[in-house]
Amino acid sequence: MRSERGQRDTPRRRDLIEIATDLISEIGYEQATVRMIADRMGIKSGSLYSHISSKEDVLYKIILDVAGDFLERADRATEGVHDPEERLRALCRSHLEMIRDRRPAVRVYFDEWRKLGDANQAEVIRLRERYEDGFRLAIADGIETKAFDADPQLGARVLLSTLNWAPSWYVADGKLSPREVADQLLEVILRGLYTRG
Amino acid sequence: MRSERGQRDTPRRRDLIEIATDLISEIGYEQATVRMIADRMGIKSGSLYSHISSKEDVLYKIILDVAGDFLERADRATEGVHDPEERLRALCRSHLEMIRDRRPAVRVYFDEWRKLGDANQAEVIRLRERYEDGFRLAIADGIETKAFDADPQLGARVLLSTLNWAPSWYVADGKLSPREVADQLLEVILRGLYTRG
DNA sequence: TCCGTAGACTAGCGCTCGCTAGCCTTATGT
DNA sequence: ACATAAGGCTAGCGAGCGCTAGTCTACGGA
Repeated sequence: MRSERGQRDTPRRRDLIEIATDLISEIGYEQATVRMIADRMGIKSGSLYSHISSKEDVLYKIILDVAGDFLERADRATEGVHDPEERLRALCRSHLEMIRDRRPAVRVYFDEWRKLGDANQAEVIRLRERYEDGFRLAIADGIETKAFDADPQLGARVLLSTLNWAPSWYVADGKLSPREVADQLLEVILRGLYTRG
Repeated sequence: MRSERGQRDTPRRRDLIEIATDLISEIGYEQATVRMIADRMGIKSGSLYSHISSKEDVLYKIILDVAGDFLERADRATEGVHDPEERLRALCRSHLEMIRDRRPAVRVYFDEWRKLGDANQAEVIRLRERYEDGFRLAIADGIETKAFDADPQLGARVLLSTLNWAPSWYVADGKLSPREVADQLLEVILRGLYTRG
C-alpha cells in the first residue's frame, strides 16, 4: 500500500519545499524537474511522492505560504498604528523585510503564480488583493484625514508598482536596511501626494 | 534538400511571429508548443521549420523586436526636446503608447526574457539598459538644471518600476489616453522630486 | 518479539516535446 | 515547356517529462 499521501507537515517535507523553492527561483518552475529536486535531496524522483501529491502541489504550497507571510507580517507591523502615514511606512518596511528575509520564495511568488491551476490561482489573487487593500486603505485614509491631494488610485498604483518591482532593484547587501529604503521611498511618494508639505 | 532555413523576412514568417506572440502572451513560452502555433496557422508542426530555425529563435525575434521598438519610439519622441521635464513626459507617453499598441508582444518581452539562452539574454539586457538610461539621464539633468532634490537613483527607480509594472494596471480602454495617464503619473512623481513646487 | 509505519528503492508507463528527413504540389520566370 | 524553389505534407526519432506500482529496510512502540 502506498502511504496515504504526503500531506502532513514533516521535517523532510519542509526540506523538500525549501529545496524546491531555491531551485524554482533559480531556473523557473517548468525547468525545475522533479528529478532535479530529488537529486538535491539525495533521493530518487519516485521517492518524492511519499511527501507530496504532485508537482503543482509543491508550487501552490510555496506561493500560498509567501502570500500568507506577506499578510501576517503586514498585520503585525500595523497593529496599533493609526496614523495613515505611519501605517504606510510600516507596510513598506514590512514588505522590504519580506524580500530581504525570503528572497527566493518571493521570486517564486511573483514569477510563477500564473502557472497554477485556475482554482489555486484564484485563491492567490484573493490573498494578494487583501494585501494590497491594506495599502489602498491607508492612502484613502490619508486623503480624508490629511492633506493628500492626488488621485488615491494613482498614488497606490505608484507605491505598489515600486514595491512589486522591488525584487528587481532591492539588494539586501546590508548597506541600506529595509527601514532606510522604505523611508526614502515614502519621502518621495508622500511628497508627491501632499498638496502642501 | 531542405530549404536553406527560414531566416528571411517573408509575410508568412511575420504571420507566424504574430501568432506565436499572441499564444505565448496568453499561456507562456513553455506551454506554447510548436504544435499549437502550427494549429493556429492551419499547418502541421513540421512545416513551421521552413520559416524558423528553432523555437527559441521565435522568442528571441519577438523580444528583440519589442526592445528595439521601445528604443526607436523613445528616440523619436524626445528628439528636439531639451527640457528634462518635457523629455520625461515624452518618454512616459511613448512607453504607455507602446503598451497600448503592442500589449501581447510587450507582455512576452517582460515575462519571458529569462527563458532565452545566455547570449541572447545579454543582448536583451543591453538594450533595456540603454532604454532605461534615457530616463535616468533625464532625471539627472533635472537635478542639475532644475530644482530636483531627491536622490536621482531613487526617483528613476520609482518611475521605472511604475512603468515596468504598467502592463498589470494600464488598461487601454479609451477612457484615459497614454498622454493623460503619463501626465497624471508625472505630476505625482515630479512633485515628489521637486523640493519646492 | 512482533508489527506498523516512514521513507527509501527499482522499474517503467504513457505521453508530449522540439525537431528532422524526405516527399509532393503549386506558382513563377525564362 | 520545363526547371526551380517555396511551402506544404507524413512519419517518426530520441529524449525527457510527471507520476505510479510494488517492494524492501530500519526503527520505535505495544
